Amino acid sequence: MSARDRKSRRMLKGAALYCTKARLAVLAALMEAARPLRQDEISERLATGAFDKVTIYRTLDSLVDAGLVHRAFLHERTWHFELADHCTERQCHPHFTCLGCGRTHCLTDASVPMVKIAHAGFVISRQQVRLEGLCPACSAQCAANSPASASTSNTHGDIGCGG
Amino acid sequence: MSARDRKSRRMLKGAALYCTKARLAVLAALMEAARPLRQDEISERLATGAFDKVTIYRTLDSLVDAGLVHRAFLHERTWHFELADHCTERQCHPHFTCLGCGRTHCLTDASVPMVKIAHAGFVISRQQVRLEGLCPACSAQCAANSPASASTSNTHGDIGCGG
DNA sequence: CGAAAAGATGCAACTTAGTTGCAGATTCAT
DNA sequence: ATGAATCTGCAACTAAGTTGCATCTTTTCG
Repeated sequence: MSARDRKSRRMLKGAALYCTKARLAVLAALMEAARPLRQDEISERLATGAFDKVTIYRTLDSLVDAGLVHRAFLHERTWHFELADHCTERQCHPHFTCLGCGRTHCLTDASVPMVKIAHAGFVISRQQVRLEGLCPACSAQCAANSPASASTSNTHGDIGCGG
Repeated sequence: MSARDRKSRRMLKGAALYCTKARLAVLAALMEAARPLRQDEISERLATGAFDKVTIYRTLDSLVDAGLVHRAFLHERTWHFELADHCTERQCHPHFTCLGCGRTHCLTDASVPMVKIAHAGFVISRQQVRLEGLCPACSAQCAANSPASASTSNTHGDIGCGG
């Protein structure tokens, strides 16, 4: 049993969840990835056909309920899941999505002050920040190809410079 | 023709888009709502059966492409759209979703400093912030009902205190 | 250990957000 | 008014996510 596996078991135990193959596998996949994954991405990282789609959704639900996993909120329509690591009680790290290559980076080291709300009575329990732009690789390429056209609106990861 | 209608026409003209009934109706609905709406919410605000679902999606696409409308990023799986008002080039206002009543509020007056990224090379073009918690009404109710249980994790708008 | 209870899984069928292709209807420039 | 460009509606489709139910695992406790 790997150290990672032991850690997963401890996490599940602590959350009073059964240690099942599906949960261990999903946690392992998320630990490995270190970025938010969709259900289908998780699925394809596990042995082919190892678990039913429904099982993965339900597994993720239980992990989210237990607070071990978060739903990251990205620009895509589908849910993305990631370990609830590097998160304080009140906020996760920001996520950066590159409009060039479509990849998402977890900015675990960037810190954002909590928003202050002028209106009294609002109780903020969590804050999430999402960023869009170009990652180092794509911005370098963009600069090289076309000196003056980077930030076109683009939601699906293909932008007009050197894809 | 209302002032709102004239404004819509000006917006569409400026974006080199045809002034069609669908676009005017969708813009009117978004202006009226002053919060992010889903396609089906927009649809039900227009005369019943006035426009096909497909038309509304395509209308929204064209408005987003033109930069007149933004996709807000909320906690739900579906897209939400709102006028690109009160937005700077680099960021929209934060959105607050109440875990009690599920309603989303636009915090048009809250300002958030742009995140600073330690790694060189990242070019941030937009930043979006999402907040969760309890709105004034729900937090008051919560405080009254149960003095010590507010911020349970809850993604779907029903929380354990005085729904 | 072994059995019962609690909980997880797989399957099939379903719901719903969002998309595509195409024919017919609008809008705009002239 | 007319033609070219652009929208719109319809029907059919894709894919994410859900539900019910029967079966199988995990845990607990004797």
